[in-house]
Amino acid sequence: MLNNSQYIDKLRSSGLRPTKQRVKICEVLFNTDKTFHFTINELVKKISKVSNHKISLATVYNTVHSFKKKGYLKEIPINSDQSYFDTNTSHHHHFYDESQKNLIDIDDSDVEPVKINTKIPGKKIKSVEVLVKVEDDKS
Amino acid sequence: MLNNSQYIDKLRSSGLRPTKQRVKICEVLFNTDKTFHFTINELVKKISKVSNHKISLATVYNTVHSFKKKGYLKEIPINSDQSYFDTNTSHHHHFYDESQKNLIDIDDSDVEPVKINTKIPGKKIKSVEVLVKVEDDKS
DNA sequence: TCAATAGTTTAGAACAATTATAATGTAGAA
DNA sequence: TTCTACATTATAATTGTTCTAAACTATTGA
Ligand SMILES: [Mn+2]
Ligand SMILES: [Mn+2]
Ligand SMILES: [Zn+2]
Ligand SMILES: [Zn+2]
Repeated sequence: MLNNSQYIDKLRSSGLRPTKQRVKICEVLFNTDKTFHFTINELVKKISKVSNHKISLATVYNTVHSFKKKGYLKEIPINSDQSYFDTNTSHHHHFYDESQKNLIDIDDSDVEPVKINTKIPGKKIKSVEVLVKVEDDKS
Repeated sequence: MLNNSQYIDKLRSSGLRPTKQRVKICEVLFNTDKTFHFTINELVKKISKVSNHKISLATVYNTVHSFKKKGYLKEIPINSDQSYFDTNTSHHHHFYDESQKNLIDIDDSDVEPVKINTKIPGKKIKSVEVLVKVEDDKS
């Protein structure tokens, strides 16, 4: 819910040049109250719906990766032939409906904190992600 | 820890023809006390170490997929350019060391049961998987 | 003001995992 | 033994992603 000059500030302050491509992608990703999940292909389609000036596929990949590195996006681990990203960077988990290939947020308050009672020497925990696979309840 | 005739019985009883390729792959996957994780490429290498008669890549893919469908293998959801499979089909979770690209079992007794206090209408839960990403503890 | 420069975008090629194809082979039944 | 459905195979096709190198541009500071 920011305007373009605020995206420019945000990009600049994180050390990314505010090019028109990046600002446009910010608009598509962040100019809404609702967060959402997307694949690169879906993002490309969204961009072309909103703008008539197309952004090359390589730039979309580059931008998504740099936004992920800056922490503005998360990547969701699932068994899929393509990568899923999430504009919701807060701690939360997911339902995955394999038949519809549909990802749904599980609010963090709806999951009891996951307790891991073991560790790996010399390693520290970076993230804990729960994936709940669901299927049609044909009963 | 079965011998070949037992793999033949197992395959036959699950409706899969016990071809020599499938029996060989059973040997490589299941003829050990320890379970393990693997990618298709790693499996192909294991096979060629154990046998001098090579199995085509397409057959390895076909067999792994049919074993997964029969429940003899699980696929682990991870952000990776290749699929990871698990000969441990019991309920358990994983550490993933992204720097080493290394998957490690977390024994089910080392994770408090994950409680999900929400559901999706018309869908039932098929699996709940926890992925704990770790990194070097440079401190 | 404007050239220098470092970073960015781009089209297209390259790459790698996976899946499809279609011809050949074979396990199991009759 | 013969038949048939299923399985294997080499190879091609597909597809998501990354690489490349040339053109472009935001920013700096002379
Ligand atoms: Mn893939
Ligand atoms: Mn991929
Ligand atoms: Zn989410
Ligand atoms: Zn495992």
